[in-house]
Amino acid sequence: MAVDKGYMSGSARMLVLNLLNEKSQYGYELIKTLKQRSNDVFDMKEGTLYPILHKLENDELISSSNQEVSGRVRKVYCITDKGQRVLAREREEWREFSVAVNQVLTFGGI
Amino acid sequence: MAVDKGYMSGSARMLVLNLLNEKSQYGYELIKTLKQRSNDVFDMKEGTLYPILHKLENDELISSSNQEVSGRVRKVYCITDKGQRVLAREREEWREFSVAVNQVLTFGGI
DNA sequence: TTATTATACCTAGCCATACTAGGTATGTCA
DNA sequence: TGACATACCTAGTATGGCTAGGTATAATAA
Repeated sequence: MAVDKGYMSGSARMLVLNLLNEKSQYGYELIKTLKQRSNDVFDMKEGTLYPILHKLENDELISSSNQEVSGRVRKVYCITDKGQRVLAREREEWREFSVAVNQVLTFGGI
Repeated sequence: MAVDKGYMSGSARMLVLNLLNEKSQYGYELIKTLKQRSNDVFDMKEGTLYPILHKLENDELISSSNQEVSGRVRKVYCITDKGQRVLAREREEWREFSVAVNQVLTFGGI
């Protein structure tokens, strides 16, 4: 990760959910998509991703199925309706948070 | 805090440094300033702030002195030159991070 | 006067979260 | 065949904010 890992806290889940909302993907693929889409800012580690995926599935925000992709069986994840509702809330929270940070930072037109 | 506390991770330090860069303040005052400036989004706890202040002082990013404010002795914190340099870097990191998150979230003009 | 509340500072221990570092297995390519 | 990328997994670690408690002073209400 190009930025301090602390920033990831709280966002990792939302980012994963968001990517799965656009397109069902398997774990390893998510890491590459995230890296590419963020212009190499996010380099999520497997030790971060897989526990998140397992927790999301356990909470029924995503579901998984073994599918053959490019001649190989992969565990493909798909967002659920519940996951979409949670994602919408988390996106709103992110917006509120980032606006607040920028308000603090840009006081006085700095 | 109105938003999930996880988002604070990595930002709390920068926000404190940023406020002290504008104006020397004592701890309790920082909490109120932060709350006000963020329209009640940030409600930083004392158990969060004081350890941050002590760490920042230990790292020589801020310095403190006991001053009488409104007829009472308070521990007033002041940013150092080193603190200003670190703040500039952290602001840049925040910008990079938030841009990256928004890039991931708004793919396809969503 | 006394009780309550707000101010002001502090810290030990808790908990959530991302990471490190290791493991296993398969496919590709030199 | 050996090296590397792909693909998944997890135990343990480190970080960082919070909970919940403490102390002390000043202002305000009963």
